[in-house]
Amino acid sequence: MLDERKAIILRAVVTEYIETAQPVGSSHVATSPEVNVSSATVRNAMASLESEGYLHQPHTSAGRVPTEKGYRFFVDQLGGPGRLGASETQQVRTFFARTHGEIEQMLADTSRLLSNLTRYAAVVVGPPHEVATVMSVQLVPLSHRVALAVIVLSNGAIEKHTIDLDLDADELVVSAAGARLAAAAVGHTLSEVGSLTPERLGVVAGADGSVDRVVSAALAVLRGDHRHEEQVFIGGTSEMAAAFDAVGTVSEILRILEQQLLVVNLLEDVLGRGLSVAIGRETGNEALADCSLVVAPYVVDGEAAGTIGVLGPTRMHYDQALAAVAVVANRLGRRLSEG
Amino acid sequence: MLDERKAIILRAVVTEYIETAQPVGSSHVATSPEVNVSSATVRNAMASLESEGYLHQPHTSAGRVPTEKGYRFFVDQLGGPGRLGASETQQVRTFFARTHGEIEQMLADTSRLLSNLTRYAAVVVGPPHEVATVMSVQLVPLSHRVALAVIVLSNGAIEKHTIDLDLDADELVVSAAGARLAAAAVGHTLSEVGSLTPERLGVVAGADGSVDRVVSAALAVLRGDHRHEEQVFIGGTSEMAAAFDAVGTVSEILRILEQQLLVVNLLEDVLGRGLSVAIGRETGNEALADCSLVVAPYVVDGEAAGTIGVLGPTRMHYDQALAAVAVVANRLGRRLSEG
DNA sequence: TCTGGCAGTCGGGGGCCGGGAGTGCCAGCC
DNA sequence: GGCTGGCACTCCCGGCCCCCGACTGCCAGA
Repeated sequence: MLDERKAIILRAVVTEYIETAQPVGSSHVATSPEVNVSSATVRNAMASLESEGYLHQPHTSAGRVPTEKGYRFFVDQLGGPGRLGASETQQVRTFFARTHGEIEQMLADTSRLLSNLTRYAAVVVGPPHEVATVMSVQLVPLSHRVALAVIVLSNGAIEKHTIDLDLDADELVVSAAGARLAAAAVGHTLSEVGSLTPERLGVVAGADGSVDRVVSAALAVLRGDHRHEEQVFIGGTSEMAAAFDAVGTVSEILRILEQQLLVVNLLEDVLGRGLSVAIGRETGNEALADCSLVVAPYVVDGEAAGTIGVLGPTRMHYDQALAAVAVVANRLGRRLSEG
Repeated sequence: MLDERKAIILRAVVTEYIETAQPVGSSHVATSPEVNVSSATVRNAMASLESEGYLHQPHTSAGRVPTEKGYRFFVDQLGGPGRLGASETQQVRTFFARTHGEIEQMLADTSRLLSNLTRYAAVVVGPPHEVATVMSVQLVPLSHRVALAVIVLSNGAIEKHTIDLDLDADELVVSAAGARLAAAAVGHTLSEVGSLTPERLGVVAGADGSVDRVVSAALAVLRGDHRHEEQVFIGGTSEMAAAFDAVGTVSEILRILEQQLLVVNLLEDVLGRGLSVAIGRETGNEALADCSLVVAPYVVDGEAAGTIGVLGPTRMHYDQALAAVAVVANRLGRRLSEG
């Protein structure tokens, strides 16, 4: 553990570096109001901080730059209360007062909001569909051989799946099959629906009644191992890009963000490790070595429903990002709980 | 018009510059197999090309760089046949052989395909919903005061709208209202549905039958002036980023791409001017001054349905981009026409 | 009309240097 | 004992210069 003076000095270095992106020298730290010692003393402390791994010196005659360990200590021990500014608070308030309508639109807009608040990239992972209850199931014939299964979920989301019919089923057959499915599915969660067997719907094995066959085909699709991917909404990549100075870094980060499944796993992995901030390599992704990720789950109807996060450079404004993520997660959860 | 030699020299400069991103000198051009004159002659021609505005010289002792006019001439007059390589052709073939299922997924995957083929950013604009015919309309009650209108369209797309009920309507009322809507809407295009009046559905003005009121509320939402935004799928931003060397440029371009409506208008504007390539400022957007846009419409069931495009640096491989866009537009249209 | 040659221009890279920012250490002082 | 001022040292950075080389424009001759 660091004594108080070192902690204060570390904080001064980190905040200054976050602000300026320039290595911070001892004399600069000494002028800071919280530091009441001479620059020589600061130098000693900084040398010690460096040997303990909190700071790093790019070259002999340069100031110090925080290491991941330094940021980590800063975030864990030195983090301010993290309040949003008045205008940001207002922005959040009006956003959630105005927003309404489709859940996807709301989540997409939320990612915009979050990136506007933080000036970094924002990620919003939608609630998983598996746990939502089915409000309605409908089979709509699109052509001779193709029907669309449309499932409306309690949170306003929709799942749809095309079903290749292995026969020219007429409309009556399809709607009869739809009714059978609806009767079995409505009121259950989507994952329960996924584990329904044809037998449970009264389909006799080997039966070739056309309705039975359509039901079986539909169930096969619904049961399909296509893990229902959570929807991901990413905003503010341009802000993120502006925070770096090497185009190669930006390109690599974009490559990560393009892989939505990867992003979901990234957030959930960080959250799963009990972190709300992942710094540099802590993200578990080498391409994000220069990035930090601030995440928070949001809670709908008392249950963790999804995750939001902010991706920026390691020298991000952690306090603001943490505050923004916390506030938005909270409001989003409440907003979605209202139904 | 340029005489043949100048055209050949211009072509050599453009292709070389596209390849190397370095200003091209006369001696280098003279070694090109199509050019059978000395470098001195090339110099004369290049000086002439510069005074005519096709080339530009960054500074006195540098080689030449194509101007927008130079690229334009190159694309219009000097464009090669533009064939895809064997492996790319194969990639397209297998992609369209394998892909199936939801239209959104297919379009998103198409943007990935196109960015993989070209190594630039790819934009896919989905078919407009207005012209698709309605296959099914359903009102699903989500809570006491909210119902979801789910409209299935002939192309497999779905529109959904939340409807705030101004009363606690019970299920029977909502489903009755849904049936009334379905009867009036199915078989018509979405834009026709948008112009339905309550009277056409047998709602008496001032009526306060609860079914009537739900029908009116639903119609109001459907008629809402929310111009049905085309869906946009953007892929390969990381490839695009890697093609530039200033992070500021990348950030600005990303800012453009984040505004989906802007992107749709951009593509349609270019197409509307009868172009398939917009070079630099021809895109009509100052932030894209260093970019070129290659676009093509795709045709579903004999009608222009949507647009795909590729966004890269002005020094892009136009022939490959044109070929890729053409092939993918063609295949995508055919694929969507199959239903 | 093309070509080889030649003089001219100018950017970029390398070497050099001085300034300055920053450090580590030490001796002295409270 | 710990903090401080001072000092010597290090080394990056920016400016400067200069040369090299790439490229050009032009001209005279084939």
